[in-house]
Amino acid sequence: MLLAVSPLRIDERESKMQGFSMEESEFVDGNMLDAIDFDDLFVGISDGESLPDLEMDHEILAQFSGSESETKMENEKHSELNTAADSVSDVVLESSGLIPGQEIACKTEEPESEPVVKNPDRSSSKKSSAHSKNPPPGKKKAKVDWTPELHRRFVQAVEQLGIDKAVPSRILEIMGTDCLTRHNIASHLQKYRSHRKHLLAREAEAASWSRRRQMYGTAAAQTEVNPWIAPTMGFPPVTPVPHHFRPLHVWGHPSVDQSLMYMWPKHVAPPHAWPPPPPPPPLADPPFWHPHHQYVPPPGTLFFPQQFPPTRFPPPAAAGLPAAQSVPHPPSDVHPSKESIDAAIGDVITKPWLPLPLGLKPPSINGVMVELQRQGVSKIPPA
DNA sequence: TTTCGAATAT
DNA sequence: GATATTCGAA
Repeated sequence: MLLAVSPLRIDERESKMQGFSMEESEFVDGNMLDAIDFDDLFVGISDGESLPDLEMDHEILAQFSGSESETKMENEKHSELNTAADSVSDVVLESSGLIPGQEIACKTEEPESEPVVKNPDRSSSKKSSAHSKNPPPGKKKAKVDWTPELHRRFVQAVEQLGIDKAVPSRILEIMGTDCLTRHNIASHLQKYRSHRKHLLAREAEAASWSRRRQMYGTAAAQTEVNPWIAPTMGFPPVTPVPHHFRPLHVWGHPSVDQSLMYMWPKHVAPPHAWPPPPPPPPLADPPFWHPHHQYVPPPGTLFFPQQFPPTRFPPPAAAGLPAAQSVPHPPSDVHPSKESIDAAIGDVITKPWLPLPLGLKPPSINGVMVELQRQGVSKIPPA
């Protein structure tokens, strides 16, 4: 069982008010540090089995700690203990090996503020009997940090059950983690479904685009109409896979071939060069729901957009010029503003970018653009 | 009584 | 925006 905690914050007032409760972080007080083998706690259980009777949930630990050593807390210890706790957290953060069946780290955040209990009687009496992992009365539960690994396990469980039969209790069962409650799962599941719904809608929209593009693209090819409007490659076939069976395209989804899931993040400025370079890795740990969280393009992959703004890139043939010279491009020192690029590209950046299979000759616009790139034309004109 | 899930709060 | 909590329904 792995458990990480946030740095200590001791609320003296609350400690006095609640004789039996402890701050969640107090389990790192000196006695607990002595009593707990953190090598076992934080390195994990390699055989994949958690100790059935050892509730390592932070709340349990807090209660346990509270009963043992609450009054022994010494203020001068806190600073160094904080340091100890921080370093322990770092160890947990670093240990993200993905061993199937292995218990996973649970990062929790300390509640931000004093809780406001609207109905103390209700919360204390009902919840204390309902679940063993209660926060002390009047204490807000620590937020669960859904780490990528946690989320991966969650998605795995959902897939295993099927999206329709995935309910919090079963998911929790399959995930086999002690640091989550059914409520945690339910909350996450709610968000998961919400995002899934949203993404399915987007996929449907993309499929619609694909169908339209196939229609018009075919017509264009037959009649030699402007090939700039609709590149005919790059879309996956519209597969008849039933939606209820399709996984959510989110970070960490085990069933998604991530090599096929390149997305251009909406908030990242579109590329100046062609082909577009992969976006820089996110600085902070982004939410796994976000597309760029899964953007891991292999080196050398060529990209082209699903659609292209024809008005910004007039067909060279229309001007009777060789393709490589007909597309205007700014002097090399021109760097269009983000706003102008956004205006020029429009929602193109919100569409999936797909890898161009090696050895496949790019059609029309892509061939031109690749050729442009080969000839050193690397910038697009400002809007 | 328990669980679920949508709505709402933090 | 992410997560917790509430609350009505099954």
